[in-house]
Amino acid sequence: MNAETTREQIIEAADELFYRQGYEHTSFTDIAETVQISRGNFYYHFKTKDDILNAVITLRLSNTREMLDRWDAEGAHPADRIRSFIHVLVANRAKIMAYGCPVGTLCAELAKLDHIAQTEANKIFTLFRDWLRRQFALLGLEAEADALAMHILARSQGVATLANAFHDESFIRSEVDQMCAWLEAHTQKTASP
Amino acid sequence: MNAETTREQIIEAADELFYRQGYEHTSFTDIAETVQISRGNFYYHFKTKDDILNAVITLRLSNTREMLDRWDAEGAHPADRIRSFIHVLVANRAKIMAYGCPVGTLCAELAKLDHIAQTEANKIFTLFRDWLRRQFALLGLEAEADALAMHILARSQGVATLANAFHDESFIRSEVDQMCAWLEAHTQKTASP
DNA sequence: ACGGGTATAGGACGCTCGTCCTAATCTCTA
DNA sequence: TAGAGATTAGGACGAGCGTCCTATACCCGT
Repeated sequence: MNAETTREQIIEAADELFYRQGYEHTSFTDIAETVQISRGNFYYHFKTKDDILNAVITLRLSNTREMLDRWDAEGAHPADRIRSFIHVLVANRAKIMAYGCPVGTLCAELAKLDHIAQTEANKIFTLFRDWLRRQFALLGLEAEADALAMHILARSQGVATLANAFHDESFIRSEVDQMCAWLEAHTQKTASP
Repeated sequence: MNAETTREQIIEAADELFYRQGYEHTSFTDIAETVQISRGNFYYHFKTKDDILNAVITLRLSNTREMLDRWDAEGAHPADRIRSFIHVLVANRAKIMAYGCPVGTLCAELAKLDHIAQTEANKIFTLFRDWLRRQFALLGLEAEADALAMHILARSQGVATLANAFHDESFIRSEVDQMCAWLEAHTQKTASP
């Protein structure tokens, strides 16, 4: 009783496998086994492996947009929204410790492969960057908004990378607390929007 | 007139290629072409590809140790030594923008491959972590030394990841300045060792 | 009931990969 | 100078890869 189309199932399985094993290390056989379809059937839905990657990136882009929109709707105050972003590190800690950040690791891999989809994958980063910049601008920090966005994005990435390497949950929590404190220090000097 | 042994040449070529293209994406053919030897000759020097990886990690470990020792010898003040670490981001900015951090990207890839050499590769991180912890301890910050070490390590990783994605040199410089300012704020409250 | 587009299964194809074998060449000592 | 060990070249091997073809099954309006 699954309303999902086969195409959607393939994309979601590929999304998860690309995250856990990397793009190159994931084969058609891997995806086929997960979705429980024959390998030859792929060609009907996707002409090449790159097509699947593009579909996965498109899915991630739309999922990210959805999440950011939700945060916009939920958080009345921009600082609360930014806190939502920061706390993703805690919410997804298990997966992050096991596989790193899905955005950062994909972009890093595609950069090494010198893959055409690099630009498209980087758009996920840009999505976060622009959203964060907007929140900081709403806090009255227009001039430094982009730098602040990049700063917090970078710190999140760093935490994910080291959490992955050291499998250290308390490190994540400690850094998240520091980032929230840093945010506090930057917001308390400004008025509410 | 090259005194290097073939084995050393292979390791150094693999080191560079693993950094630029990733471990899995680099084939014996790639390395053989770089070193200008026949592909079949590999088996004499290394039984498996994993053996080359282990040799590369060993080389990176010893190179890192060497660099840290040099910084210990050069920088009279621990804060200066930590600044040496931070400024690696600027010194290696071209390669970092093109390929990311060699340590972070290798550990991330091996984590996805669930590779046996993961633990060994993570030791490079540990080398930096312990060294940084020692510097902070020398600054009289024993209690928080390890957390501070992890913090600065994480920020460096984040900067490398985003610099790689956005190819933004000014971002590197800006973040390096901020890290130095952060270091300043943490050191000026303590006495010289 | 049937015909036509949709979807699937199974396998062939050519290629590259890591691995491994063997013959040839080089090097240096006795 | 002869021979033994170290080193190299070249290619064979099976496995797995992405790709692609074709025959079959399914679904649904008529």
